Amino acid sequence: MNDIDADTDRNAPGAMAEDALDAQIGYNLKRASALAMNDFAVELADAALRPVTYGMLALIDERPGIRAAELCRRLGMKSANMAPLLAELEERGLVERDDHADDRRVRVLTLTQMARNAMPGWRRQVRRHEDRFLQRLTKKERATLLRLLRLIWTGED
Amino acid sequence: MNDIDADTDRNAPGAMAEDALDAQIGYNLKRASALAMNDFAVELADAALRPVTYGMLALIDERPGIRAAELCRRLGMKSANMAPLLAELEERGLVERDDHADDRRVRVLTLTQMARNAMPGWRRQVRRHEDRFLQRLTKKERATLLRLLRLIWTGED
DNA sequence: TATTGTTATACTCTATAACTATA
DNA sequence: TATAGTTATAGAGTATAACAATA
Repeated sequence: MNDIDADTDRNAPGAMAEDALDAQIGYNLKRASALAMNDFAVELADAALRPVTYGMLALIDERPGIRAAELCRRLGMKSANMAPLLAELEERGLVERDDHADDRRVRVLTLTQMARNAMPGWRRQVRRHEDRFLQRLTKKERATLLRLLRLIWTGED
Repeated sequence: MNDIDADTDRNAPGAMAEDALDAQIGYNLKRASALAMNDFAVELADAALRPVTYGMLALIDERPGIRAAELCRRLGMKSANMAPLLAELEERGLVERDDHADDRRVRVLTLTQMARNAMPGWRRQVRRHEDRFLQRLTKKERATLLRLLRLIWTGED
C-alpha cells in the first residue's frame, strides 16, 4: 500500500490537469458507456437481450414494417453484422422477416405477437436499468446529458 | 424514398417519446462513445495508437513507476487483457517493465525516452480529436458533460 | 450500375479459467 | 491463503470483401 494511494489531485482538491486522461471526454464517454452496457446486460440477462438486440426490437416495435437496411442505418450498423442477429431473433420467434410488396430485394421487419406482448415488460426493465446507473443524476441533469450526447453523434440539436 | 422519410418526431417538433430508443441515455452513450472511439482511431492512426493503448501510455506518463495491477484498476481492465497489450508496447519500444525493489511479483512500468519524447505530440493529436468530435459543444457544455459522465462511472462528484 | 441482403473472415475488446511465483 | 502477472480460450462487436438477386 504505497503508490496505490498516490491520488489524482494535482494542486487544489478537485482540480484536474487539463491534459490528464481523466479530463478527456472521450475516455469518460467510454467508461460511462461500458458501465451502462454492463448494467444493461445484467438487467436484461433473463430476457437474453443485449443492448444491440434490444435496440433492434425497440426500433422495429416503433416502426413496424421497417426495412433491414433502414434499421441498419438508424442503428449505425453494417448489414453484414445485422444479418446474423436478425436470424437469431427470427429463430427465437421474436421477429418476422417478410417480402416487400414492390421491391423483391427488400425484407420487411415486424415483431411477432410474442415479442409485442413482451415489449412492455422489457421496456420496464430498461427504465429500471437507466434509473439505476443514472441514480446520481437529477432529472434535469439527465435531460442535459441526453441533449449533449445527441449533439455529439447526431448533427441535430 | 418512402418509409425512410418517416420522421422521429411524435407530436411537437423536437418532442420525443420517453420510452423511445432515441430517448434512452444508455443508447446515446453508446452511439456517442462509438463516434468518439472511431474519430480517435482516425486521428491516431499514424501513431498506431488505439484508445486503450493511448490510455495506458498516458497513465504511465502521469504516474511513472506505476504497477501493472494498479494500471488495470485505474483503467477498468482485467490483467489478463492488459498483459498482451503491455507486451506489444514493450516490443514497440514504448514501455519498460522493470522488477519492483521490494515485491518480486510486481512489474513496475515507465515510458521509454522515445515514448516520453512522442507524448506531447500525441497529446496534441488527442486534443485535436476531442475538439473535432465535440465541435458542437461549447466550453461550458463540455465541462458539464465531463462532470456528468464522471458522476456516472466514478462514485465521486 | 447501384442497392439489398447474405456469407465468410479477421481483428479488437472483454470475460473466465488455469497456472506460476511470490507474499 | 491471497496477490501479481501470464497464457489460453471463448464470446461479442465491428470491419472488409465477395457474392446473388433485383432494381
